[in-house]
Amino acid sequence: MNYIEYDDYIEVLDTKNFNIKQTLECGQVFRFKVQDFGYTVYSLNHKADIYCQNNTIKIFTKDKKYFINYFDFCTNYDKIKSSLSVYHYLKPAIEFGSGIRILRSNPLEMVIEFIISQNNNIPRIKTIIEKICEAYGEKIEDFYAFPTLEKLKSIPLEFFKSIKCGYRDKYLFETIAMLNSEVFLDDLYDMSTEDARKELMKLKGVGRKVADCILLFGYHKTDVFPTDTWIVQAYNKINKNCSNDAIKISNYFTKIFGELSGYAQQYLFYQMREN
DNA sequence: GGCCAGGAAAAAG
DNA sequence: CTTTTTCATGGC
Repeated sequence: MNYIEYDDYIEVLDTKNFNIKQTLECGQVFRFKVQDFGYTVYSLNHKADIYCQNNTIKIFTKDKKYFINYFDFCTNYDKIKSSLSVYHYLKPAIEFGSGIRILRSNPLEMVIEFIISQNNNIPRIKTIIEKICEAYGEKIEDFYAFPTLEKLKSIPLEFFKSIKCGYRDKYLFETIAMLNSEVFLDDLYDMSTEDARKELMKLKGVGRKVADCILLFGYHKTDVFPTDTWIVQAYNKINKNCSNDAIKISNYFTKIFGELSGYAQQYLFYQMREN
């Protein structure tokens, strides 16, 4: 076991494969806060405070079961990292982001948040998401939950305009209307990655890149390689024949890494962002 | 298939 | 202070 469960917290034992900063700041989630004790992370209607002090990591939460799943404790990261280390250009990225974990987020939350994230900067993405939660999420103790689909369906287009989503306001409004009428997110768990991607791309504002983020972070389908501007840069550093075609680059990497593509992408992305 | 508008704000110059 | 970039997509 790589963790111990206590009454009101979880202690992480396998600390070399768990770094909360790397995990939260490698671009897979937006609802978290830096604290003096560590980080607070919010997922759906759950909250966890992660305390990091002298080599001990403690996760304080009322929803231990939820976060044991969320932090992907059932995955063997030693095995993944040693498998990926055979690729020489990945080795420094794996060492740099050795505590990254791929979180198991909620698909609906990922759909909304990654539509907002497109061609956008992280501080603004976080502000927009916070405003949606504050206005339409259930108030729980000292925070607001991510709104349920029913609540999201009550949001007028004007609200998305007023919180300055920019051109993404229509995407959000139209996508929410399509959910549980044209596209059923619950059906995607049992689909092949390819079929699930096709379903997601029916949604307004969801193209290949956003779909792949939802597949990886919402459905833990790790045979995808979300390719954004940073990954395009990484590709052009690794390869001499430069390309700007994100879909071709994504397909190139998934062919190499297969089921470990998502992990490889996170290591590369984090290294590119931080250096 | 390639090009570019649409929005706002962070980041860079 | 002004310009460029920002975890892209849809429509022409």
